[in-house]
Amino acid sequence: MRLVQNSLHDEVAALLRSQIFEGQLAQGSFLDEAALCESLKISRTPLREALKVLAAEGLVRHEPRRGCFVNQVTEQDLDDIFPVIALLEGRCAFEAARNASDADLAALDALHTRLEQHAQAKRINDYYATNFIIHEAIITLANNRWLAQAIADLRKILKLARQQQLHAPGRLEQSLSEHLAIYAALRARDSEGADAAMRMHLTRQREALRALAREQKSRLLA
Amino acid sequence: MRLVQNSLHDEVAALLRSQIFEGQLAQGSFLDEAALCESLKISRTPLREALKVLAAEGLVRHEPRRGCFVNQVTEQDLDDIFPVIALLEGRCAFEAARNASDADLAALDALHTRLEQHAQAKRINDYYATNFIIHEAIITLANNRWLAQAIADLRKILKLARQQQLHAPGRLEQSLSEHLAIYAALRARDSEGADAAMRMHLTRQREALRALAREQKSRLLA
DNA sequence: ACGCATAATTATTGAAAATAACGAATGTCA
DNA sequence: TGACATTCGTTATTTTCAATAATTATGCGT
Repeated sequence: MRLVQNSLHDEVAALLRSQIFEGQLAQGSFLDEAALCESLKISRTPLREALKVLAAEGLVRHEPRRGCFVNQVTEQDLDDIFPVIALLEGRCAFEAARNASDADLAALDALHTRLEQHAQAKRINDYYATNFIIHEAIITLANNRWLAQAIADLRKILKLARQQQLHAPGRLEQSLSEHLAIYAALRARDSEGADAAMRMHLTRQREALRALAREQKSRLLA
Repeated sequence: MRLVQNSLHDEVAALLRSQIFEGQLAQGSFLDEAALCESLKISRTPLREALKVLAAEGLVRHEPRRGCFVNQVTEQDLDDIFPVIALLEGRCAFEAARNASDADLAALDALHTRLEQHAQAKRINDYYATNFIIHEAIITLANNRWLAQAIADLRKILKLARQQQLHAPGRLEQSLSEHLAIYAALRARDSEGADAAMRMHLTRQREALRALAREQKSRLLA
């Protein structure tokens, strides 16, 4: 007896999505319908519907009569995506600075306190979890469904690339100070400043990732 | 014997999309699977797969066990979407100013000449067709797949709202001068200027549309 | 007799399984 | 050795069956 309200293909899509994000379905890998049906204990119809959704999201590509493949994300893609996300999240920060109530700012204050504590204690995972929550909070404060959607779409692709996201040494402190700058601008209700600080934050993040990728690459060659 | 290369559900999705854009499937209307199967002479599975794609695109919404409905776009949605598109297309103009070769600029020059001619002759449809081509050209020049994708996603929603887009009197001249400003900045390879001019263009477009909506509304009441 | 609640019926979606079509790979024959 | 044909694996589509929600009708209580 299933008492799910949402349709099966939605659940399947969500499951596949997370499997892709976690690297269980590697980039570029072929998705065998029969095999997936077997492992998920479902039939092909809902699976295929889920694959259509993931294809529309850009997570997988669909080659007619060939099947589905997990999409690959290149460094070039990251170079293209980050500036766009920076723009969009910058806009969120801009709007958030205008929309945030005192209560909202208080909530943000608590989050940033936690962020600082995690950074100090070098709890990297906790830091990034809180970091994520703060970004989400700012997006929510912008109160623009379509802006949020555009960001979410791009973040999905980013997430695909960051399966085994390593964290650069020293990045934590840098990231923290950037976040505090964003927060300061929000609290001062400085829209332009918040926008600029957020764009800076994401630009720096890309730079940190790129440095990391370079490092990995040279390590491979060594 | 069918020798189509692209899958049926893709074709169906494209067809439904255009039917939605042209208003044959009105906003908010219920999509009867059986009836659509009948009229398209296909069976339900490819239709449902197409509907999943359209749902992921935001054109239709899917209520479990209820069916699919064409999404409605409100004035509020337009207020949310236009600033985001302005931001994104502004960025395109920014990048285009850097990337455009002399040949690209020559092509743009020809397009703007045509645009001016259409405006002078008040060939509204031709004007908007050329206008569209110019926007596409600038997006292409930006050479950022993800930026283009984000814009395309939002444009789909806009298109849904603009089924019977009327054109405000006097908007043609205003639009033309804005476009010439964008072009001038591109030719001068003035990234910032192109960005600002493009954002201005789209902001004005929203204003024109809003004025039109207000007018229609008051006409309805009269 | 009227209104509300409940139960049965109907219409429509959701899932599964079967069938068809296609492409690729492999093996055979010239 | 190369080209062609056949077979196999996989995707694409159709068909069928099951589950669920909306609607309508019926019965009970007031």
